[in-house]
Amino acid sequence: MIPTYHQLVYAVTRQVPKGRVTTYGAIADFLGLGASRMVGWALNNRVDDVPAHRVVNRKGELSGRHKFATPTLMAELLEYEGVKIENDQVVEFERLFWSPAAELGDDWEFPG
DNA sequence: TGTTTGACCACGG
DNA sequence: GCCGTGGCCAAAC
Repeated sequence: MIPTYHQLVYAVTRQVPKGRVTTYGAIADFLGLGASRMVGWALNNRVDDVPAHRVVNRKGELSGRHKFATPTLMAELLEYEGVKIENDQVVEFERLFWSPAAELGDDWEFPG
């Protein structure tokens, strides 16, 4: 079957290691979609298996925190994984940034 | 079936 | 360096 946009986003998001973060744009670019907005939209359908809290915007801000059970849950989950959050923003975001294109490679494909 | 809406990003002023 | 605007594409209405 042809994976939908959500499934691609979910699959990539699941690859994000604990304690690391990535951006909507990075995922969109990796998938060759060009529409980073869709990544956020897809994660809006928050699925339990997907660590959506590891996805932030290009500034490292927790722009999607309000879509969690509580607005602070996203920060709490990240801090629990060792990612410090300050003022709704990932501390040392550039250092913790995880690039799917660099880590998975261009030949990565949707599993299943 | 056409319009509106997004957890965004890049660019120009 | 901040603010406004356009563009991107798929789902919901």
